[in-house]
Amino acid sequence: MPYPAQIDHEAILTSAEQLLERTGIEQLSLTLLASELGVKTPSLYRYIANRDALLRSLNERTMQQLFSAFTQARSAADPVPTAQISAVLRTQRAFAHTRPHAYMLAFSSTSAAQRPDPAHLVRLVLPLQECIAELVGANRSLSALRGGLALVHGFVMLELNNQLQRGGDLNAAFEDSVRVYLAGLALVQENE
Amino acid sequence: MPYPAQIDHEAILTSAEQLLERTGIEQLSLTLLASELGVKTPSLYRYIANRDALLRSLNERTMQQLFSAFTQARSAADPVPTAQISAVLRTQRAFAHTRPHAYMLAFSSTSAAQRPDPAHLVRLVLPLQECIAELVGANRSLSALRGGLALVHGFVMLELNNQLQRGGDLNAAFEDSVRVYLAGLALVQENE
DNA sequence: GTCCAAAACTAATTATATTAGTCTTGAAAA
DNA sequence: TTTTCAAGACTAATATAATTAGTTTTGGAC
Repeated sequence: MPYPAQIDHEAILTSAEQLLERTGIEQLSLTLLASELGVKTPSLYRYIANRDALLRSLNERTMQQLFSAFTQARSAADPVPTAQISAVLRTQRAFAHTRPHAYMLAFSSTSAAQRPDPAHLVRLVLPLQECIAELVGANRSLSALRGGLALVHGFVMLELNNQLQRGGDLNAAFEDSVRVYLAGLALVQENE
Repeated sequence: MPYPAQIDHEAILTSAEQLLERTGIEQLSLTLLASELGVKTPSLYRYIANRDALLRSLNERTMQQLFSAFTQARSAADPVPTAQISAVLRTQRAFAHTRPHAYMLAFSSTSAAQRPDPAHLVRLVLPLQECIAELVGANRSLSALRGGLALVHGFVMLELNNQLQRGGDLNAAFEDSVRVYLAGLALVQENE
């Protein structure tokens, strides 16, 4: 291979990942990214189809990182279902706090071209659904999973968009909300 | 006043509101908006400071419309707290389905310059918080409000971003989730 | 009929994504 | 050692958008 490459797809992704958190999605331009990598903008196009495709790759990588974090959290937590579930949900929020722009981009990309393959999402939440199934039964597990994900995702999105600004302990509010939801799940289970 | 104006701030907002739902936020350019209004792009700057300010106005208008919808829903619903709460949360989701782009823009604007004044948000949810306070007491009401809003907002955002694609009845899942959360609220209340 | 300020316009600037076409390098062949 | 050539980077050019500066038009008031 004549002419050693100065960059590759991996280096682009790594750099973009860092830049994303530093500048936010609005400011993450290919020009800035290229200059960070020490090349000119058009050089990037040897490795990426376009900006949307780059962001999609970033999002898929975020999904994988989140999956790893979930796996790790579960193995560190008490094996009873409620503990496993809480651990995963707490980890989701922690991840969003650590990598806010990556989280927001992954879960609310405006254009379809940036959206990761749906399979990534399924893979991400399947273990969680299994824990939930132990709690509420398999046939209610998808609905219960969706509620739990919605609760955490919504909480996090409101936080990240500065829409929970009225004071109070947000950590406590989060823990409360999750506890309330899980308690409700157990309760409603009895009623059916 | 020499030279009758062809547009005004209100006409711009109305047109932008319609265009937003038709094209999405990415495609909503000042050029497109101006041509829709039958003027050239720079003419808009007599009425708006810049694109961000326009989007902020749009967002504040969305908040007001949502507030109206909430008020109307509450007056149509049974006056007991749980019915009032359910009605509001259901209305939030219905609004998001009717005006997806306006909803997403209002609650997850990327840049701070587009974000509506926080007071709008407080005004929007205060009546809901009062209903919740009747259920769980004033001192738990903020936390309980946040959980409820998070649940609905998260559910809606996942829906709008096509992240609930595994089938099943989403309306039922939503109703279930809200029911579970409200049941949990009542339960945890007893425990404290 | 003239005046003038409001309101629109044209032209120019900047930034970004993207495409087309050119140049450079260095490993491998001769 | 020299030549070759394709990978990989570069420069130049195009298109779209936001924004600013400066110019022109209009029509009510005098």
